[in-house]
Amino acid sequence: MDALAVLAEPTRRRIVDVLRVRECTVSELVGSLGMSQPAVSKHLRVLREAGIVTAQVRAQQRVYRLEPGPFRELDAWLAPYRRMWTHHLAELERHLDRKEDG
Amino acid sequence: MDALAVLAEPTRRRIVDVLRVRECTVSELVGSLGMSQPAVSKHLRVLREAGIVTAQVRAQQRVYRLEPGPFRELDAWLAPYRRMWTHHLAELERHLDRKEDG
DNA sequence: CCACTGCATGCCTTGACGGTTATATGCCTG
DNA sequence: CAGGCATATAACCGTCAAGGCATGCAGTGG
Repeated sequence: MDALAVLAEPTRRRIVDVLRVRECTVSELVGSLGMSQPAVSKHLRVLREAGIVTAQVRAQQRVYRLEPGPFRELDAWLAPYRRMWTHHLAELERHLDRKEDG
Repeated sequence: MDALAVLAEPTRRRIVDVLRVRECTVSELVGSLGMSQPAVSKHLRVLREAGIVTAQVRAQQRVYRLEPGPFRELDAWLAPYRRMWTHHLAELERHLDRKEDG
């Protein structure tokens, strides 16, 4: 599963949104999300296997934090599409031309 | 369904990858993808309803092209995470510090 | 060593989604 | 107006993933 598919899941996006602010333990995330602990753990596993988060063991707790790699990949994937709006004026002109045709 | 979820689908990403180069008719996409026409049409419907593509009627054909809006939104969503690697050196230092602790 | 805590895993159900075949719709041609 | 082409929609099936509960397991404190 690539980063994009993993992050398509709303709950997982909520998780990374929380982790963006600060690293968290599983219990803290369970509190933030209002979901069962197993459900959260399963999402964390998916995020881990995608390399989006890493866990650090601290006593019986696991402290989860974000990893930049997958986000960079996502950014790289998005890059070629960025032309669409950086060349926006030219696109707009073409769009209007097209409308006059049709 | 938001843009991220829509673009998580591999086939749909292939479609937008093709459309990024040039606009296409449905038949052309069917040729490129090697899939049944109904399958392609369904993906195009999903992409349309997400505002990722628009169709222009031309005789019996529909010419599909990309729209920049959803990609901009995606870029905006990604923006706050970009801090992670723009401040990459500071992050790296903190990471190493942490490892020394654990 | 025992009970508890924090988290992971297994099993199950359910709902959503992708693909296929068959069919409908709209347009264009003869 | 009949027939064919390009596309959309319908009906159906198989798969898969998300969520719940119950349970397993490692580390901790008494």
